[in-house]
Amino acid sequence: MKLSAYYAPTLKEDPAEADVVSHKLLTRAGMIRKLTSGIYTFLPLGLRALNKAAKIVREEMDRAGALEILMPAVQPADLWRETGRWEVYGKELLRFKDRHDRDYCLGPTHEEVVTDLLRGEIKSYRQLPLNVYQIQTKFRDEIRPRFGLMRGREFVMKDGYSFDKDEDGANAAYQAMYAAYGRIFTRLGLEFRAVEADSGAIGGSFSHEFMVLAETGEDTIAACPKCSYGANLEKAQVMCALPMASGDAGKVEEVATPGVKTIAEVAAFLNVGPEEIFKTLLFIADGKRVAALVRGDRDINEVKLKNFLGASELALAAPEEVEAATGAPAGFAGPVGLGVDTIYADQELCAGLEWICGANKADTHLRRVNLKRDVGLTGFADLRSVAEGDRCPGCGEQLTLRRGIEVGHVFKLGTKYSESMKALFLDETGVERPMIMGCYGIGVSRIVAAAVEQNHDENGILWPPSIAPFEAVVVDLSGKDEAAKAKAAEIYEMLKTLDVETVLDDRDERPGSKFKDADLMGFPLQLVVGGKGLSRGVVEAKDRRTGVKSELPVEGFAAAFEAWRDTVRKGWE
RNA sequence: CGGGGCGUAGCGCAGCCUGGCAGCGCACCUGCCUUGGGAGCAGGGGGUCGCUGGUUCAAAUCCAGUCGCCCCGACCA
Repeated sequence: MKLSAYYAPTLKEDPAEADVVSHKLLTRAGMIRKLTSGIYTFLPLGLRALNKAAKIVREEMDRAGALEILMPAVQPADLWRETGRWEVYGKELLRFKDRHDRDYCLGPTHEEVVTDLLRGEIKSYRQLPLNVYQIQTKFRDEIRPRFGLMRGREFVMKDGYSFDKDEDGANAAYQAMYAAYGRIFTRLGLEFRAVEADSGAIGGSFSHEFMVLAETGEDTIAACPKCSYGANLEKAQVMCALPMASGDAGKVEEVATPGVKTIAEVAAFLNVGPEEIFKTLLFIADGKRVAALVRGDRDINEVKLKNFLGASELALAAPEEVEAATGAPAGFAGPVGLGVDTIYADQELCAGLEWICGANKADTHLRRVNLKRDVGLTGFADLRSVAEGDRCPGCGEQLTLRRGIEVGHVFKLGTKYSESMKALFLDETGVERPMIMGCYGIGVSRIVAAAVEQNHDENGILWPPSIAPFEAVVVDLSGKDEAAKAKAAEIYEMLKTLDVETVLDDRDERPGSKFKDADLMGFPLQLVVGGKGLSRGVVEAKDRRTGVKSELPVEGFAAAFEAWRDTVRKGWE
């Protein structure tokens, strides 16, 4: 492809609206343009990167035995009413009516459609298992789209669904997809981690997220540097082997703490560490008040609490609610004499003999509170989030916290949809059963953004060769030197015959602009053809990732190029 | 949903407070010159100042409404 006849409008300045580096660079490099909030057009270069990512996803899905289909983006409301999600899904589901006043939505996911597709056809265990997927544009009306392609409203997603006759089959399908995902992200050249994820109401450990590691990730994950353990912070288990405190605690005593509300303030005021205090958090779980106690230096994990309680709705109580329950303004809640039936303490509180906490009385805290003696505890549980330095549940090593971009999610669904939508088959014994489902998503357009987040420098993008829009750029610096121009064209043609996807920068631009654009667009291999090199019989080559420059002889160029390319590719592995 | 900010040429911005010719840089067009890390000179084209209404002799500027975009927050005692 010749850049002189291409469309890749680059920008010298960062777009004002962009906040994260992938958004800035993809826009500046002429790869995407925003149409409206959270909705983007892919320009030729951006589309090439997107298509390359999709191709790898497709190849590995096919290899794993999944069958590609393409379902409609527009879905009728009736299907969603069958599973109850029309009412439950909320405002993320973009709804509209057709001319006959019938309800429709733009598909944010396709469980209903795919289940409907198969329920009429699959009637026998002999027709199972089945695994279908599609790569398609999805729409989710996010509360607040942000970060460019990372959290858009319209995005390209690979969504796959497996159907099995029994648990063993469903588990095998899950494992097959897990393995395929590993291959996909490895081939994409991304540094990633598969982590255990919260599986919500369905339970079990059958949910993994695939996270691309990047500082700007929206999720926090706990990863073990030694073994393969990794988990989303929402889910990561806290290892606690602390013994129950024994001995006699001193007498409970009130302390006046006027206007001292936060843990930091209490710690400073009483001159103690935050780990000697616990906080009392009031929640409303399915309409009932629940109190949770965690150490002052810890963070409550609402997902853990919700799962532990088996609640379907959980929210922190509003300040008025706190006042009603404790009889004191927010900031002074405590479990002693608290008018709440259910009080759980984080497991590590068992090790403390005497605690400081709120007194349920304005401007007052309590000292020397003993949980066993003074509090009507319902029990202990793992309620806090993992923190830096906690031990790995797998091997005992200290965990590190890292940021990740969720690019894939594998999930065992069970029979939630097959039951409500009557996707039933007859098993070997003639018994009618619902199919066991799994669903598997990959954010294809998000992969493009994640790749840039993970691979860039101050000059632009560093595309992994696997998804670079073109692998090589030939920068033609010939100017008016016709012989040099011919040489640049010749090199370009030669690369094409070597099956290297190449772009020739033959634009009538000054050298500086061409170098800047080549760096910005991030092609892994840069070849500079100009009078300076040609006079010495060489083409200059730059590895975009490392910046290392080499010289390739014009005589015997093909062999020298291939050797150089292989070393650059190796550097990416 | 709550709070904040911003809408002026393709992009980035100034002008608005204190009403009076619509500007700057980049990009674009023409010419000269230049050609190895976003050159220089000269000339030029391009904007219903988001939209609607109001105040005024006069509105980008003041007022009201409305639409759009961006950021933060949505309760950690």
